[in-house]
Amino acid sequence: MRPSDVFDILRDGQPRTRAQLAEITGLARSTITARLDALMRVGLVVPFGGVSTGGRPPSLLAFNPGARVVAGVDLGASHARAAIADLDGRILVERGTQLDIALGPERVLGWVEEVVRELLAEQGRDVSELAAIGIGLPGPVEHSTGRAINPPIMPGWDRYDVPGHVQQAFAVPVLVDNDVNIMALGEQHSQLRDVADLVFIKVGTGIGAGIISGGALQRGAQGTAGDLGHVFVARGADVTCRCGNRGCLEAIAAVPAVAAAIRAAGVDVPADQDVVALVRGGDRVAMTAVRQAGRDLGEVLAALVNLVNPSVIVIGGALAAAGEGLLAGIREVVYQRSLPLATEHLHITTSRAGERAGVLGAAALAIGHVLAPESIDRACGVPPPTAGALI
Amino acid sequence: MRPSDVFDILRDGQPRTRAQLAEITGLARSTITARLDALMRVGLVVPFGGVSTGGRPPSLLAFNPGARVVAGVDLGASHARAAIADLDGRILVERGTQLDIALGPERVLGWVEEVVRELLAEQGRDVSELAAIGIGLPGPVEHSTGRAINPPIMPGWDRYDVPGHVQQAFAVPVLVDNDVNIMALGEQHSQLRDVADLVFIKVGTGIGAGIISGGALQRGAQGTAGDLGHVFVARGADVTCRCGNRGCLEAIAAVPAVAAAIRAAGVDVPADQDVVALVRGGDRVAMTAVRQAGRDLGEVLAALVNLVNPSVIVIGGALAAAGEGLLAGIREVVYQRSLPLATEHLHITTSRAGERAGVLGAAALAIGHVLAPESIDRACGVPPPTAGALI
DNA sequence: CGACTTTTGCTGGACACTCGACAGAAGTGG
DNA sequence: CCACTTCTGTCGAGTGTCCAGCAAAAGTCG
Repeated sequence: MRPSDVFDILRDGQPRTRAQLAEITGLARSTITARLDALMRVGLVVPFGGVSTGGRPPSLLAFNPGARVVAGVDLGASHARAAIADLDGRILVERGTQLDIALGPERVLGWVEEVVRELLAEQGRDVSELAAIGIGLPGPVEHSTGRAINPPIMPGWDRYDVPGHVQQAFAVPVLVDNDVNIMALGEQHSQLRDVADLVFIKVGTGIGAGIISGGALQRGAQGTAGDLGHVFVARGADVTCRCGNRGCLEAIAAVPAVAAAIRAAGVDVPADQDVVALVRGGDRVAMTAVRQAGRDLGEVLAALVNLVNPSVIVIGGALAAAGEGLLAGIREVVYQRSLPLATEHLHITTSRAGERAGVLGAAALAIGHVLAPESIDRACGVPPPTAGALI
Repeated sequence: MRPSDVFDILRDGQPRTRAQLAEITGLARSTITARLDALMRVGLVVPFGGVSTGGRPPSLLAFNPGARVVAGVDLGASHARAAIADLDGRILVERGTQLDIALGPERVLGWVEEVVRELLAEQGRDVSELAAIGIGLPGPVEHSTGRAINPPIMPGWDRYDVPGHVQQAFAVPVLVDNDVNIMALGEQHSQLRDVADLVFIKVGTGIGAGIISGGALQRGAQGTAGDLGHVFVARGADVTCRCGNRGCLEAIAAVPAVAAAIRAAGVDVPADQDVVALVRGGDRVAMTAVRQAGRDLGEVLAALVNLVNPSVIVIGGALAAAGEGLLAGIREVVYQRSLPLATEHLHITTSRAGERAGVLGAAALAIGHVLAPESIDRACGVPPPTAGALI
């Protein structure tokens, strides 16, 4: 028995009658009923009312996103954010704080455990209702093992067994991925569910890309795919990057570089992150600098568009909040430099999810695991492998 | 019944006994026997001798790559190549010719049909033994429909139903893809079967890349992924490309550009493709020009390495045959420009398959379809969907 | 309030898959 | 040449899954 067949149909959220489901699957109504029973026992499907059309009203059945919850955790270089979401990816509660990733895995994951417990309690959810946890880390991650591999800005985390640690507190699946990958997932889940080729660009202290191609996250051989920040850009040929190389995009288009450019033009920028406020305030110099950063970014994105051929590029991170200037600069270059074939149906937009992209994506990663057909069948008590008759 | 479960184990070519298969799958020997019977009836599995260990000798069973054959077709701008391969991807016969793709689909596909028939006959294979056909086209291809979409150099092919045409001659599945994608597949299948992240670069009249990431070919939203040729390179900022833009990699590093550079240095190059012979002959000017092309290519590949993070880059196409100079130029730049994390385990090599990469990959594409679990089960007479009892 | 319509839950039967056992086949070793 | 070992093919039985049909339920409409 594969309840997942029926569940996959209902997953879009639309309620359906047993007759409709039988029609769609080609199975008999009695079979559908049996599978629905299993799904309803677990709570994943619930009745949904029903309107009579002259006879006994059909009972509509629908996916119940509230059956369980997942946790989405977004850990950045200096911030941490955690959320509890339902199985539809809707955030129920969240909490963020300033937290230095360099404090090391024990202390940071300790915060995670504490906050997840608190958020669950706030929602009146028992720990047993938690189905999975997704975590984004600011560095290359080996997704299969959940370990960060040679992360530049995460001292103490190298090859640390994140899932192992977290599972001591919560006995659920723990999925770990790079933070920008997570954000790409978040953007896809929150507004662009049917987009199979999406690239998310994060412009903050650094610059990175999360690449979803052919519907799947591209992680690369070492989990470092999407590292835009250190691609060479001619205009920066004389600028030395923190990585030691010259000409890195990050060294001329990330927030610190833009702030420096504004300062060089004589405008006072107290802290790097004040760039956003300046632009919003209409400061000409700041706006020009951001637009130039957009052009620089556009150089690299033009290459990316030719290489990956996405249908949507979403710009996120701190600098994306600085209005349309960045986007305009990017568009200016991309639409000129990339092949017409690739840009013909290309959309470039700013993030809608904003600061929530990370936790949204982490939750989406967790949900993807929880609602995978095998997980559904297992939850319904169906033995997963080529199951023969039991003894 | 799922004979594909058993088949997937035998697919590596290693012969196994029934007992071993039972051990691996956890199924009863009698069940294994039943599934093997189905596979042997179709010919996909054959007995393979066996050595006694003191009792009745076990009969070893093995995948039979000769059960059926596939055709691999590589259509270039001005050449065509077709091959018949067994189910292991080994080429049995092949044939190539000069053929202009601009002659249009009817005439070109007519050639394909004719040659495939001839090659089959030469191998003493009946048309009924042909299981599938893979075709590579020199332009963007919508893989799901097998149609070329807005191809720049294929007049008359736009949205032409290639599978439909071919299937009038051969009633088998026809898989179509971009020629460089096909070559990437070919290189992967001929020597690097366990490499999940591989990029194939073709340097000929144009420059293109086939990107295999996470084990799957990346085609992008419009099927134009991997279009390296028109990525901007600073050194070419003043050179106008045939696409109308300036600074395209193709305009300074493809074969015609290299030939032009050599001519500009005062060396006579009768035809563009003579560059290879010049380099092999040890001409200093030609070698320098090729090495410079390598560096230019390296600029773009450095970006690609950061973005896609492959574990292997294979250089193919005409210019790759010109010795180590191109490779040296590429390595020079890539290992300096890309992130250490991404280059740490990166291999950059020249194509081993050479001119055969195309037909090998086309065959691999076809084989991938033929040996997919669903196809196997169908061939064994197992109804594919959630099969209930028949009436 | 009763007839009609539409949907549901239940039950028995059919089917296919899988397992375990057994007898026979095909070798080895003394 | 015979005893022993090891593997194969076949058969009956058990199990789970699915289907079709029927009576009951829960509405609407006149």
